[in-house]
Amino acid sequence: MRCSKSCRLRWTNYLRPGIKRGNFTDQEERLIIHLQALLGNRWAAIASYLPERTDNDIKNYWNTHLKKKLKRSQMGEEEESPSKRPSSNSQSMSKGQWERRLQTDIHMARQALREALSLDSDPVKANSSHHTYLPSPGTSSQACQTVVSSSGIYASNTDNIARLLEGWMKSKPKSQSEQSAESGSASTRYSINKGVVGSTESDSSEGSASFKQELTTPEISEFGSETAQVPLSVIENWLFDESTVMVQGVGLVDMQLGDASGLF
DNA sequence: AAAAGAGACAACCGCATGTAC
DNA sequence: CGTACATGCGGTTGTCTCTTT
Repeated sequence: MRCSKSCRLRWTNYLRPGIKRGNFTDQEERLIIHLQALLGNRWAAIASYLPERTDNDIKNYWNTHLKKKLKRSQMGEEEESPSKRPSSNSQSMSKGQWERRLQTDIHMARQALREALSLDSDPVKANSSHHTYLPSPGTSSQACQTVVSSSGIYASNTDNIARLLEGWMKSKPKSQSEQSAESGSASTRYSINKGVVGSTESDSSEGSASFKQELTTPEISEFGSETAQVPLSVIENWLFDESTVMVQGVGLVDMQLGDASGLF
């Protein structure tokens, strides 16, 4: 009574070994919130950042838990101090200030996107049929291969990708002083064209071409000098920075629909 | 104890795209 | 080149469980 499609889905979302079930951790939760703000409802892309979670799982968790949670927290904020919300406020924060802040957020989002969507050459590419959006900490393709080979024959491509992130995820966000101390170090940087794992053939042919072009536009470079290399801590910080969550409702989401047209 | 309601999550559906023949 | 089938994805629905009345 089951079609192949139904069986595949059952395997992918439920039976496949290595799937983590049960409660989401705080870290996972925050990561989902940030990534949702950045990527929208692209659950498969979001899932590639969460080890052992399926896109279906994340989608369900978002719909049943996080949506309500965010709504509640936003309502609470409004009641507590409505003037703090930039969307409803033009007095406490000047337009210029707000625009600068928004621009910073957009810049951060763009950097993250460039990182995430760089789909250039990588040895693990052949192992992935998923669209994967992950920076590869440490930039070691050798390390990537090691992880992939140890992930087991049943592991999906998404799993492979997700596990590559594990180390990155687990490394706790560094303090400002640590970041500044490390920011100049080559070991904490990674090339956006080398540090990304996995893509389909079509991705690497079309996707990377368009993004390479995007990277060289003057529009991007106006935000800073680092167009080719980005400190990992920037994205890491952004993902775990509570303050970016506070503005996601009006900042990043709006940016995606409006100003972000240039990104795609 | 039973009915009603709410929440959680697995499963289904439709669409787009990729691939083999 | 066309067709059938497989795959990936996001939105939605169905069903089970738990809580409340």
